[in-house]
Amino acid sequence: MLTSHRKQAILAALKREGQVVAKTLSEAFEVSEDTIRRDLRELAAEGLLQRVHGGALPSSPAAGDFVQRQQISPNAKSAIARKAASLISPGQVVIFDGGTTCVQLARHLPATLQATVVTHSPSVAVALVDHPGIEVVMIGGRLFKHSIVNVGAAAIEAIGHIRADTYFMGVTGVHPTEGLSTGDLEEAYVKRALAARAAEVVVLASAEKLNAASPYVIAPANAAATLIVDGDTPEAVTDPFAALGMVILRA
Amino acid sequence: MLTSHRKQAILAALKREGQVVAKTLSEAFEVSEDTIRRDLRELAAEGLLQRVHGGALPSSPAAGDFVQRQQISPNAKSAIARKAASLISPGQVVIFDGGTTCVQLARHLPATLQATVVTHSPSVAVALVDHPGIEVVMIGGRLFKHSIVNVGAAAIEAIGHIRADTYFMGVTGVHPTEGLSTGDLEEAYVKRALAARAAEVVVLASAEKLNAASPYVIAPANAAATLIVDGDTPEAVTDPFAALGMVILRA
DNA sequence: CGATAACGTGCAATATCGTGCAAAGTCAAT
DNA sequence: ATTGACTTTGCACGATATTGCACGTTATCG
Repeated sequence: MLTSHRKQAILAALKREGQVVAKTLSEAFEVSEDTIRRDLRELAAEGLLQRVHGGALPSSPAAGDFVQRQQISPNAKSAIARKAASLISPGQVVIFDGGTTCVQLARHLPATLQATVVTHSPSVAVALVDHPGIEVVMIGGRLFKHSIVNVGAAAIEAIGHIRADTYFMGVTGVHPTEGLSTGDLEEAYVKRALAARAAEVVVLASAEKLNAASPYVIAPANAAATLIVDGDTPEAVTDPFAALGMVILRA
Repeated sequence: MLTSHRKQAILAALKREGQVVAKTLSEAFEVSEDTIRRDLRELAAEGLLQRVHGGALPSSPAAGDFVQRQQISPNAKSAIARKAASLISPGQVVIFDGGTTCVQLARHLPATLQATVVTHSPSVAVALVDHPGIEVVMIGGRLFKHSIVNVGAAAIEAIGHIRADTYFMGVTGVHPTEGLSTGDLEEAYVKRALAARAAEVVVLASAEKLNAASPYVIAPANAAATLIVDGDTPEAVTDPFAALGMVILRA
């Protein structure tokens, strides 16, 4: 087997399965683990994948602390993302926020779904490249690296030209009286602008966001019609939101 | 057996099986491996296949998807990217095109460089997330997934508000008389708009781009002041560009 | 903290590569 | 028919790439 062919196959497997294991690959290709390790090392040097102990992961759709945040309660986020994806009907125009949960959302879209996704997050845009049915519209602006989203006047201006069915919002805090909040002023402005241009706002809130409040307020909690939470969230936690007229969806 | 017959048969086998092995071919055609190697070398020079250690793979420089394209001559692209990175001075405002070479360029920027990067490629934006000194401005628009760049009227409009020092352009063809060209009409418009807003245009051209022409022309070759090519590019290939007044940099 | 798996590195065996060169074949002009 | 330029092919030889193994180190997990 050709070396470069093997490397291509590794990348294909990685793309298909989201991760590869060195030992498994060595058995599949009938070469020593040393060779696989060398391949992985070289592919990592070219930036085509991310090397980890025992195997490799796809080349960071994001980087640095963003990747670390992606590992916080991944199952819950993944479940919430799947639930959110099920709300999208063919032909709709939807807005995806930035943040780890929305990247998951992008990944969990059905492969065949025909729809338009508007986003100000390069990570989300890149995640949607493999979805042939999805038309992607990017909002430009100054890149706020911490969240990997575009912000600023250019973003606000571009958002004004959009009208969407649903906005899937990610936040750092959802609180019955303090409302929806986030950690950056610019981001708050952008989220507010996006919310204003969507017929319906859906908030994706993993457990640690509930009843938390961050410095910059986006809107009252019930500016969002729907709140998607993890499946095992106690009713006591969600009742105050239901009392505000919000629909609570459990993933 | 005629040489050209054999070459055609090699190409047919390559197309049929996705890869060819030098040793196998030499046995099949009952010629020495040297002869096969010569054939493969010549076919590779014509761009009809991609030579790899032990045999050859299909060339499809533009055909394959983004991930596959990233594997084409990674060392050369990496070298070209490093050379390009060295042209950027602190404090400058530079434009990065989309494409695999420019993603490499983003990765190879010195970690400490202070500068502003304007780009219409989400991939480039994401690649720059861990460069704390780099301010990133994204041009929004409709995502053209094949190249992972934003295009369309929104992109053109946003570009009009920018003025940059240098535009690092990636192309699919650089030809002395046919000019700079690319495979998509929308992309060509965007590249032209970007070129118009930069004081200097630098073209990054890995070997397979030189003397190639694609359907959509961006501008005459000497609209770019500088051409960065791989280090071992023969002078005979670059002379026509030098004759047009372009500065040739070897990586 | 210890066991185990995974890792990186150096090394040697092998395979493959590129180049120079000579032998054989081709072909047109003499 | 002969000559001479040219191409094709195989071989020799040194250079380079790939691979598996040995050995010491590091990461992971209970």
